Amino acid sequence: MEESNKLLKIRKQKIQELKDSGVSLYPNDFRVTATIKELNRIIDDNPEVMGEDGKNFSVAGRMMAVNKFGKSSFIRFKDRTGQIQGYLQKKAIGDKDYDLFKKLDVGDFIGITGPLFKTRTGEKTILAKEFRLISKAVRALPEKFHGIKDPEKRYRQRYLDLIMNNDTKDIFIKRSKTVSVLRKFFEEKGFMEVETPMMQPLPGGAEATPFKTWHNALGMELFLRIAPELYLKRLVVGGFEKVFEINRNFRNEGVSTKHNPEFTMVEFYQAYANYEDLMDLTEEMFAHVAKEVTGSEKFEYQGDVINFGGKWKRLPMMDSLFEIGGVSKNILDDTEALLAFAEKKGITITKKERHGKILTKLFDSLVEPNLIQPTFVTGYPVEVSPLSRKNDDNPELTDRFELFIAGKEIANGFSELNDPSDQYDRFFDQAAQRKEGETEAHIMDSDYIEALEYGMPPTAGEGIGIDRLVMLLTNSPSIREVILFPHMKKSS
RNA sequence: GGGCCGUUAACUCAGUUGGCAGAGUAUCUCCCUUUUAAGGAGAGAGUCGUUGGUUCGAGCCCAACACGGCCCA
Repeated sequence: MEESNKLLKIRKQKIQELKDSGVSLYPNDFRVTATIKELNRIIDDNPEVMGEDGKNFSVAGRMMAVNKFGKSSFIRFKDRTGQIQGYLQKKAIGDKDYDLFKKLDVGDFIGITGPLFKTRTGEKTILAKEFRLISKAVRALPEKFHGIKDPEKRYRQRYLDLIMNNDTKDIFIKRSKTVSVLRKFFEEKGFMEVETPMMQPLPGGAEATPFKTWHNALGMELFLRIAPELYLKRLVVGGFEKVFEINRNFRNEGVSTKHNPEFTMVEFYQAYANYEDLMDLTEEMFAHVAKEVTGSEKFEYQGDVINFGGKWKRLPMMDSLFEIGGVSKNILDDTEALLAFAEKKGITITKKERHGKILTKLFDSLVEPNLIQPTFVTGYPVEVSPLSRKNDDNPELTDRFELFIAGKEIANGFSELNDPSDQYDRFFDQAAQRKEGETEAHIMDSDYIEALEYGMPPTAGEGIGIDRLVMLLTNSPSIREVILFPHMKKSS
């Protein structure tokens, strides 16, 4: 508590005076009969109930502004559904309650019972016949006009951001809606929602550094999952042919405008489908979500109009490198020439990277930022795709795609590798990469191999980054804007 | 990890060449029964992120550190 804060001292003294006069500061017996949104709608649609002798409503909310005029006052207050004005008259609510009101502050929760009317300027208003204090605020809210802007304060004290900034509130309403729409979409397509371990003895399904933790009773090290993938595919082995999971993944890496250590993905698997089926499904899904959340398949993102409608471009990764990345076609197979090209472009490629890795890094730097409209990039090198099925015509490549929108990777999907011996070889190769210093390479998961040995139907799977999708749908430049409580260092 | 920028009242922000710490909002007292960032009169409010250094004198110059933002890796 900042006891040195003078405003806080004054406020606490006032609160003590209220207590001493017998006012209940935190009663819990006020019952609302309508939300503010409902009141506003009633005034629009049923003006016949308005007027001093009209129907009474009980409504509650947080006071956001007060205009006092001696013996009467206007207040603006809001609940989760909206904002409305209240009109308080000394003669209507009585001396005692009016005196109480005069001692209250912006930020307090109040309850009003009374009829509805419009002021002479047309403002929708509830006339107080009864007035109650419902919950007292000790601290003053930020200033009403400028609100709260300091990003550090907004993230650390998100509740203030949500109270003061309607735009922030809208982002999280849209986020909730996005998850809800996605869930319904999958359910309607016959997918079943499942929950798989967030704490795993072997972290797999992605290339990332995990968080470690410890289970006391079992006496074992566990890892916060970096992906649910290998568990979801065990479920496909088990006969759940269409599954999805919406949940958090954890990756022990730096934060940026695109990265938060914990982030939400929807991952889903469909038996008897391939990666091309999933691209079709993704187009349908995104158009649907955008329509439900923003009202249109087209929306603005940071100066670009993004269009989720129609069929999206499908661009083989190799083609993208020379079409967009400016890599000449004839050096794509030449590791040395690629390295020289990378150096010329100022792209640092550490150690002796393998060919597929070099291609991927060139792609990340030269192509990815330029993919603004939804684009499926297909055919990733087998070296960087250890869980994907090899392409039947070109075993150097996999039947995999990544989806890019507004220069960001949004989704990753592929035909699943269901040949246990090939999967064993891939893990074996990953282990070799690990020895070469690739700390994020996969770990041999023999338990998963065993599951595959019981047989998995041909399957396609995909993961979609929900945070990044919400960034697009809410025109947010940073992932922190779409995460309620983004991770921050301890404040000093 | 590197570069740049920021941190001043509860909030949003000014602060001149290094010379008494400022404004608006909020708060407190008073007036006011249809306001809309209401209005009018008055008052109070600060560890200038932290720690050092330079200087007669530092919000300002220098260094280190902390936290945050943007960009890069």
